[in-house]
Amino acid sequence: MAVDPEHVLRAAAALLTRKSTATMDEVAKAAGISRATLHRHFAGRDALVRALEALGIAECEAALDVARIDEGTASEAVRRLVGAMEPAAGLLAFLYTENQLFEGEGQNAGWATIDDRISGLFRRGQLGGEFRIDLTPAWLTEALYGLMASGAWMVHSGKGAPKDFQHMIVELLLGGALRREES
Amino acid sequence: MAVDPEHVLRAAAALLTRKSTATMDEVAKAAGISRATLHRHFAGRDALVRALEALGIAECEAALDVARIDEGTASEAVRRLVGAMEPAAGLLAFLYTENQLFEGEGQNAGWATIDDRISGLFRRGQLGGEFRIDLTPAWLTEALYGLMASGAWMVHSGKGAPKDFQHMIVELLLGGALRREES
DNA sequence: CCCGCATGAGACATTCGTGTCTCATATGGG
DNA sequence: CCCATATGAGACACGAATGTCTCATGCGGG
Repeated sequence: MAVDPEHVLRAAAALLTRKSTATMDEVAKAAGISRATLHRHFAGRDALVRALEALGIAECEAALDVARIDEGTASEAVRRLVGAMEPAAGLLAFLYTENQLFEGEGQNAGWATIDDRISGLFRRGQLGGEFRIDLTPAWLTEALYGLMASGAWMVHSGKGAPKDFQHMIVELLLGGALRREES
Repeated sequence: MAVDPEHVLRAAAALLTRKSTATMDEVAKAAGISRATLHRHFAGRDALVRALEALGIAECEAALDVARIDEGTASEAVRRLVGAMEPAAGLLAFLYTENQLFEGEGQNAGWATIDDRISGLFRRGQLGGEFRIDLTPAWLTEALYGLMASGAWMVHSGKGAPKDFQHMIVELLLGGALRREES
């Protein structure tokens, strides 16, 4: 009887990841509940998206924790981070595009914290002489988001294998396309 | 008196780039014409988006031509290509996210041609020993799109300067974040 | 100069998604 | 066993955007 809001959120995330314009009715069906019940738990579509945003933020924070981004080389930390964020990549891609509509209105403050942590990781790599300094941490962070969205879309569209997700993103982000003398 | 459809498309592109959910009425106002006239030139929102897609494809093709991607090293060609595509980056970002809704329905065939040309450029770089071969041309192409979208969004949100657009994208795409011995 | 034609303004119906409501039902605890 | 409570189904009104229509206007060409 008791509907598990967590389960509803997961179903909504899975659906909206594939079809970002899904209606409340479709979300309800995907979660296996009626539209009325969905509306009882989430006041409206806004509330649902906000909840999904909170979920995405929580998963990002968890990924940042589990990846232990302060340990080891920055490169290894980035690799662990991408691997830890992979399960949430689809949701992140949805929220990433969804946020662009808010035109700077009420941006959830949680993102700033995450941006800071990731930027901090890149900055640590720069200070340690590991990363180049002509690309700002802010841009590297943004590029990480963009590449994860591209990777998620590629896997979702079947153009890429899930097992290559982490490798593709990390290798491109860190090493770039150019061939290097020593690998 | 005569409304220039090209001008209308440009205005629509400029608006939808910033606000992808703009209504037909807003588009009409942005183009300086009435909604009725807008509707006379473009049967509906779908037709408008299709026309914008055609415009984006045409601009991509033009950029590919002007960048002369078959000349010089692949790296230089990529740099020229990104520079040539920069003016269209906003429109491309809009179409990039818009296309994900079509879920493989009627995907304009023009994109395949463009994908092939860009993929071919990356493949040329690989065959010439210039680019690494463990990242597929398809992924490099997708990553280029993603990075251009991220770059466009960064410039649009004021977090980055337009003058850094080309440098940020090309340097990250080709060289990656890792610091290299010789610069 | 005058007529044709594209445009602007607005009314109108339609569709779609949303939000709210009611009522029947079943489930689970006391 | 009985009642409280949550759920499902569906009706309903509302708003927004769309697509179509009519009519007046004004510019431009013949």
